[in-house]
Amino acid sequence: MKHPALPRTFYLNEDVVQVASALLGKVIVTRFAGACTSGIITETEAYAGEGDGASHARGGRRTLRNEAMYKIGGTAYVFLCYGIHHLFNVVTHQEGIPHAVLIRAIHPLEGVATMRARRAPAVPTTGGPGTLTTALGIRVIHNGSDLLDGPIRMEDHGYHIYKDAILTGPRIGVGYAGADALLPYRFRIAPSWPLPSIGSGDRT
DNA sequence: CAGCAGATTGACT
DNA sequence: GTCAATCTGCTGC
Repeated sequence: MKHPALPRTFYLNEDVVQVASALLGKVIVTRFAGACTSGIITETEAYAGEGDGASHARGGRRTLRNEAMYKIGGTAYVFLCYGIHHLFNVVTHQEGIPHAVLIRAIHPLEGVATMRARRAPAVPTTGGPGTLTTALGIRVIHNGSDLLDGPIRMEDHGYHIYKDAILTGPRIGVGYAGADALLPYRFRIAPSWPLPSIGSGDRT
């Protein structure tokens, strides 16, 4: 491949909040049955393990559903939300520590036509975490897969987002988490940041 | 075992 | 703004 996959060390960082902001500008690529789709990560949220009231692993909860969160950094955690939407997370930290970063939005790069065919919105700039997985073809069967050498890859295409262009704020939809719902664990690229125009495909 | 809430979305009043 | 869709896991009877 033309672009390098993010190395294991990137995911082993013990500060999941730092990883969440570092993922902005990185590229997620999926290849299923010949179809390839990719996009620049533009919004993320950090879920800081057992002590985080908003995490599925709060209080050390460990079930069949969130088992992947306890795997080694660099593993995919895909779960069904509200019984309908597949949400994609990047597991971080070492095995046994359930830290993860939710990918909330991407900016389409490659395979826009495929994304539309998968029933993505007219403009696949993905409105939220549930629609981006549909556009990329990510489903729960990808839960637990390896992000370094699996159907879902995370790459560095050299996009560097200036710190001033990274907006921080509280996470979405986690009001049940009490005080933890106010933590500044959500990161997104400022709307004014110049991203490649959709459809300008950058690779073969 | 029944009921309900949840890291959401899109259609409808 | 309100509400249905629909699966997992927790709580309470």
